[in-house]
Amino acid sequence: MRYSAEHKRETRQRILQEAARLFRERGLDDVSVADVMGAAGLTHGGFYAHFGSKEELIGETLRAVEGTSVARLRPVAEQAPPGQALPAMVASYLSPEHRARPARGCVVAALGQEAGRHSAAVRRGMAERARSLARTFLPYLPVRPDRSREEQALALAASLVGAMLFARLEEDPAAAERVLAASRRFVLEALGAAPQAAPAPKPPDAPPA
Amino acid sequence: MRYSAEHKRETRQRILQEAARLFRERGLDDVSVADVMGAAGLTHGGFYAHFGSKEELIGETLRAVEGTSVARLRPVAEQAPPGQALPAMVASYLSPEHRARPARGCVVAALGQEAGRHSAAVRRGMAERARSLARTFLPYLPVRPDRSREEQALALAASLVGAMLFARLEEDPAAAERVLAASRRFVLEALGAAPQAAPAPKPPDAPPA
DNA sequence: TGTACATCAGTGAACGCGCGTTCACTGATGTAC
DNA sequence: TGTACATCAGTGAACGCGCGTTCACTGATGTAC
Repeated sequence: MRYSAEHKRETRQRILQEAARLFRERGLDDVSVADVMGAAGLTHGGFYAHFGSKEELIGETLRAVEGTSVARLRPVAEQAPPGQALPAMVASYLSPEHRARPARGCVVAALGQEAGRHSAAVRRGMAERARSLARTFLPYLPVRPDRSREEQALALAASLVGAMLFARLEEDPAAAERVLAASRRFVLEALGAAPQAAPAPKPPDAPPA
Repeated sequence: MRYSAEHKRETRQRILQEAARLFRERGLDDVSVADVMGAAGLTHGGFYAHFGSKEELIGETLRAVEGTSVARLRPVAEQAPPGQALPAMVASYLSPEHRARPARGCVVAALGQEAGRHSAAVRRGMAERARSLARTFLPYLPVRPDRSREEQALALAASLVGAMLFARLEEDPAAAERVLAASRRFVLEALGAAPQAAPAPKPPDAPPA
């Protein structure tokens, strides 16, 4: 069955899409090459016509999901009321829907830790996805004399990833939502964009309990 | 070789300590039962005299590291200058040393995502470790009318875990330190405890660059 | 106190299994003439 | 335009390997008498 070059490209894309979904859902180690190929409607033997190894597939998968966070969050920002872009993006990332569907969500929140322990290429790919998530917030961040927007963006992205990790550890959806809500307020406060921005808080001084 | 009950308890503890170290270093799936037993100076067959399965070992390992974050962070808080407990704890958690040594560091920052995809018992165990990390900060958090300390603690802990995840994805130590520094400022700002806000207290003992 | 027996943590070979990868083969389609 | 051949994505059996787990066995020590 000889196929056109376009057919091969389409098949490769289908494999990458299924890999991206399965890896985020079950983790890098618990998804086999046969699982991915089966999900793409193929048998496992054909895998090596497209990729040199499973490790290479993982690396290519991370490249394939490039642009996902921008594609998801930019419209949210642009459709938000004036001045509400940042809260809207944070609410979108830290939403119950995102928490419930890792398979379609942020790859850093799903696989960041595992990827850090894989090959250098995979770790670098994940680092780039993390920076890319941060860059998505860049245009919407406040300009401040004491902080660069780049550093605010990195810290914000990291906080969001950690919050999603925490929320997904809670099995009770209500408990998970409390975590998400707490983090939504927390990060907006850090950015000086808290919706209910109130009078100056009391300094942190509590003695050990 | 019949041994005393105390000998068995000690052996079990040694297995758990090595498991805690290896799992954090290499991940749950890439450490075999034989690896753990070997590190404890035993052969793999004896494993089942102590644990029913590898999954049970993982669960017990999460119980065994209980109290670790309190043991590490409480002294830091108590030895900090008045009013600087929180910045000191944050600096300690988000230190280059912690970033460089996952094997001896926070289990949530090392294994949180993987654990969420394991058995219900393991996920619950990890959720408890996450809540435990949050509780460590509880006594030192500011009392505020609009936020409970519990929610501040959860959001803070989640942000710290996310920041460590991001920092560990960067291979360049300087880039990693930028991420850590950005997150240190970010979370303290969210808590209304930013070091360079107001009557300039010196930043928490900055760890060696 | 001394002796016989029971215990069981630990050993190391063996098990079945699923994995990543390889390979001989297929056959529809592209290409050369 | 028609025909012969080459290509190569995809198939499915097979490979070696490491894994979690099992098991018959060991032998130092605890226990019973």
